[in-house]
Amino acid sequence: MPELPEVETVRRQLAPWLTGRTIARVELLAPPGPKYAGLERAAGQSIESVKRRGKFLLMPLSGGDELVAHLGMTGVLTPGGVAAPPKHLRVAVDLEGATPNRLEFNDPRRFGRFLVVKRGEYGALPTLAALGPEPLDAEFTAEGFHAALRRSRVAVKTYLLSQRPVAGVGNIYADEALWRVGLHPMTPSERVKPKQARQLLDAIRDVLSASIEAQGTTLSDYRTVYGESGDYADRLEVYGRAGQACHRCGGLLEKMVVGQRGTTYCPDCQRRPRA
DNA sequence: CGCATTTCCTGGTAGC
DNA sequence: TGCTACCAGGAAATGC
Repeated sequence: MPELPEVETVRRQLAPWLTGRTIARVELLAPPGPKYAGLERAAGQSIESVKRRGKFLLMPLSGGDELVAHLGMTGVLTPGGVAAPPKHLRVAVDLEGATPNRLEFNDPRRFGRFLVVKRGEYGALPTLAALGPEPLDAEFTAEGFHAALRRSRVAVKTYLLSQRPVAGVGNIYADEALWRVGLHPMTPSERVKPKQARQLLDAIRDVLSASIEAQGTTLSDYRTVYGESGDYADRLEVYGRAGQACHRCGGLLEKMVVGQRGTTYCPDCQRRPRA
């Protein structure tokens, strides 16, 4: 499922194609709703850049608006016209000028979003409005991360998934990072020590960076703009490996539910802190 | 405001 | 083969 590395991979591929292009029209094929708001305003505006914040793709438009895309669980952005329209085509953006001149948003489960807002006005996107710092931003310090983690009593994994202490970490990379530093997913966020926060931020950075290099993790739906799979799935240490051996201690990895989300961890390497 | 719970949605799969 | 039941989960909505 698309998390920061997958979205960054898509951004890097979209940017050279879409930057400077003018939108001729936008076609909404999904049932209208807040997930696809404002699309009629995009026509006539040009795309100034293709940015990313956490798992959100942000495309400032020349007329003062902003195109915001979130891939959700199953969203895929590809050039249209090169193949038959995908089965679950939700939005198509026609561009002026040379081919490829059509961006298609395919999203079987419709958990994704593709909408136009006034630039920087994220009232309809509360998670984006309250998004934590970019984990790969050098100005984001371990001290700042620790201070953020101290603001909540919920399980540290749940708090990471909220996108508030740090942007872009989803279910896969949360499990991977917590395993790397030996933190139990149910550890209350406020109880994470300064040293552990530093180690956790380092682990998040290492895992995300390595996955970006591999063009992300493809388990089922995720593909790059050009249809490639991401290669990081082969390097996952815990996600999807419940019942298999921990690569550090040799014990069996277990699956549990934390904050309504499937969570794989090593009961030996990730000890639950005593209450 | 914080936090827990429910909702959205379809493809894949287990079980019969 | 064909049916039902259930699972996966990011973010928003809802309910304290």
